[in-house]
Amino acid sequence: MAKIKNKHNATKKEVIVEAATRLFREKGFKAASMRDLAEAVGVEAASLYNHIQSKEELLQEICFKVANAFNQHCEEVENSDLGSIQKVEAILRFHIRMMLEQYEMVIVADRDWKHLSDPYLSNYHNQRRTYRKRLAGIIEKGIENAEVKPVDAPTVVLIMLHAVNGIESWHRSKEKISARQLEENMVLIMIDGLKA
Amino acid sequence: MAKIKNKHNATKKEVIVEAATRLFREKGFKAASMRDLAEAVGVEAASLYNHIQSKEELLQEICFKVANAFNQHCEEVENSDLGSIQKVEAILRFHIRMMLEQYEMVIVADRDWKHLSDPYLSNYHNQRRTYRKRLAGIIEKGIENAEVKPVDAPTVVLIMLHAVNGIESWHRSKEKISARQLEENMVLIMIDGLKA
DNA sequence: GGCCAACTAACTGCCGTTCGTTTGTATATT
DNA sequence: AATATACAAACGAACGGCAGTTAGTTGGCC
Repeated sequence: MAKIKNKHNATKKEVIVEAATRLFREKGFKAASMRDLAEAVGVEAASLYNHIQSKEELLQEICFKVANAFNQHCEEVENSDLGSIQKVEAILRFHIRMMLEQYEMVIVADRDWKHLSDPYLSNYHNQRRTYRKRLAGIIEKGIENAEVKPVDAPTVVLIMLHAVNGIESWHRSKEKISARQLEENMVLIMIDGLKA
Repeated sequence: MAKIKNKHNATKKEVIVEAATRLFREKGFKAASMRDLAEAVGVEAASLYNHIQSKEELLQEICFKVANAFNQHCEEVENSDLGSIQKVEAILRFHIRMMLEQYEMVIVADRDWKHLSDPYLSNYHNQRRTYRKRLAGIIEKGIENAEVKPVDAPTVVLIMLHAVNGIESWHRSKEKISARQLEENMVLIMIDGLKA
């Protein structure tokens, strides 16, 4: 009954999910076929179904892995005793690091979650809405105690969450600055603005 | 030979492209079918081909309409005698307004351009790269004459171009602030930062 | 009568998935 | 040590369905 693992200590299902993550990121969920995926894994398409239930299950795994990571971190930050702007910075930095280290699954979740079907679709959709509200709440608190400029909090959330998606292009660029430099630049720009 | 126009002074092909833009934005290019599109236009799928050549042609029209708009505006700004930070702000505001007024085609172009095939694919890809380099150039000029903070210019470009994509969520949100307020908030945050 | 644009019908091809079977291997039995 | 058993995991073939697209035809308008 023990799960069969390969050399890297990973279930075959985990191997499939990893390959699917790469493939979905590259082609998009709809455009990636199970035969593509099978080839990437080194197996016939039919064999995949010994380990997974459906194509959508793969998308579910990816989406909720990402959602859980962000929710868990957000909760930690909320329960900390950091100042408002420090909380915002902490969350921003977490998003940046996720995009640096796990960007394929973050992008797939962000771009393709709409291809989930209920009840997963509405579940994910709710989590997304809730997360943004929590983040907006932190920012509004910061505005109240004058740590943050008086701006529209939901707009800040939009900007922050989408700005980090730009890191996808960084991964593909030739002349990369270091990950560390990228993070510091992004935080500086978002928190302190562009103007000298 | 004169093009047949309908009541709104639009070619039937233009009507189809508009419906396709809405449909592609909603479902994604791959997931949207020609039969879906036909239904939206009020016609059978086969009838579409009296006006268009292929599904991909629709995507081409959308992508290059967007690309041309941004390239043209960028050129105007470059040739103006504005200061560096004003140039950046002008381009940022143009992106915001495009996302406010034409967001469906902007999003489709940005999300689905990878489904183009050569030579359109590499053409679009090149235009995209060139545009970002031009924008980075403006920012670097601004850093040289101390109008802009000494930050990594390509990173600024990434942030700016992706941040405006957040406006897609604004369109769907219930309690919207006005478009005018949104624009001013976004510009303020990007140019002056979050910190009070 | 000519022509544009709609229709119905159908084709090819790929999609996700299922089926029944074979293969390989780890364990139990002799 | 050799053989039999059991079971996970691979396979090839095929399914129904929907995709984009084509062909041939019909109807209506100048």
